[in-house]
Amino acid sequence: MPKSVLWFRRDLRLADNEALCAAAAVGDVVPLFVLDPRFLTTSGAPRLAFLFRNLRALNESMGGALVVRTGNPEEIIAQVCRESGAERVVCAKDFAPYGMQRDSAVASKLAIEGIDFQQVGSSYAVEPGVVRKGDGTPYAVFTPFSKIWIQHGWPAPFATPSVKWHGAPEILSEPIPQDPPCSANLPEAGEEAAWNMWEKFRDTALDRYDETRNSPDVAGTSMLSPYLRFGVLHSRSLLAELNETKAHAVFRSELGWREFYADVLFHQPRTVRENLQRKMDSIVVDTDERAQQRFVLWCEGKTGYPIVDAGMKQLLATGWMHNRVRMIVASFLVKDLHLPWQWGAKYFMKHLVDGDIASNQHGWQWTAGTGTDASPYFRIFNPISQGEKFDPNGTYVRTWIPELADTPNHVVHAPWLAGLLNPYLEPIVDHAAERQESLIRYKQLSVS
DNA sequence: TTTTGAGTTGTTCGA
DNA sequence: GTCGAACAACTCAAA
Repeated sequence: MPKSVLWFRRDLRLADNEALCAAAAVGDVVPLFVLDPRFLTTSGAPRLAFLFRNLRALNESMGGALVVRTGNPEEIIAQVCRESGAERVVCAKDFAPYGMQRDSAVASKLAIEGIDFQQVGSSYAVEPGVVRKGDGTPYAVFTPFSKIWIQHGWPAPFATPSVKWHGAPEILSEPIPQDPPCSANLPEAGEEAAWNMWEKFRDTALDRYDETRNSPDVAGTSMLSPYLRFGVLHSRSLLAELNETKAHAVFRSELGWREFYADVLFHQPRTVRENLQRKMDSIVVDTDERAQQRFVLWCEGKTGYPIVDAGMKQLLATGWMHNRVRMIVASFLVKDLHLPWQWGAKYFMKHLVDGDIASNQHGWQWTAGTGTDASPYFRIFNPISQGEKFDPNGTYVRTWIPELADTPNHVVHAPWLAGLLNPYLEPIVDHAAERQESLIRYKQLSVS
């Protein structure tokens, strides 16, 4: 039987997996995951632990056949092909800057070795680069992108094929690493857990998603982002279950945002670090020692603004943060502390188990006003009123900040107003003053 | 071709 | 307390 190496990357599942179908259709499959030092060295413990747990679940679902190797992908893949006698490597397409660079190096290496390299499908319903305006250029605004994206449509989920695995123990595999020390309370790994999470969300919250998705004190969001990030679920599988109601349309639209940002980053890989809008390059940001000290306080959840600090504590404790709170803490870093958005983005990528380079960097750019379809410069979140609006009873902040247990509702988002009895931190900056400072810096930009 | 209106996520101020 | 205006500049699609 001809053999194919199936190189798993961000598609750690057997269901609805186009590349798996392609590999299984022509013969035996050698399932491979390469532990790339690039990922291992930049990720925090929760992120690594979640990856390893998903690898264990995937391995189990294929009867222990998963081959795991640490090292440079191009070397390892060529090696595994030689050892297994595979004449073909199949994987899904990756559209992020590092992934594309890595895959083109792998393609060159395999071409030299005379091995066929097929990239089939991707982690998106519609591949980046496909949705375009009438004149062939990509969209820079979400709403028109989203219309065409939905119009374009996507295939029905792919049925799980029957597969003859040809992997471990015949093919040498390293053990999947032990979890790094990690006290974070992570979502359960594996396809079954992911589907359970989807069903629970679908049956309890999806029909009210448009109303409750903004409330961090309510279980109103799907919390599927970690599974989408590692491809434990495919977005196509979820889209197939949605109807035409308002609530479902809003959820579909959120999946659309993920695809929009992947498309934007694909067309402009430099925006992984740089401002999409170059005119924003000259905005004044603080990077001095005081700025660095403030950054540390932000990371540790010690800004004195409860909704900001609660979010940062939730991130460290669970590897996840509610979307509304992500916007609030990001706005605080950029507009109250005047730090480069890249600092916050990097910290998020290290700690978020759902950290997706396209969604993360462009979410940050949106808040910073440097990105596609960016937030207007004057849209500056007030951490007190955001707290009062979206966490009116203080349930969310009390969950993550025990010192606020006895602080009454009416001051729970501004506890310094409770006077000397308040056990919580004083704010590290004055929001009203820093808001003015941000507006001034933006004005300088348009003058110069 | 040109014009026009709308565009994820907000806040403050003054009437 | 409520409400509308103001806070830019640019992209896109429809008229």
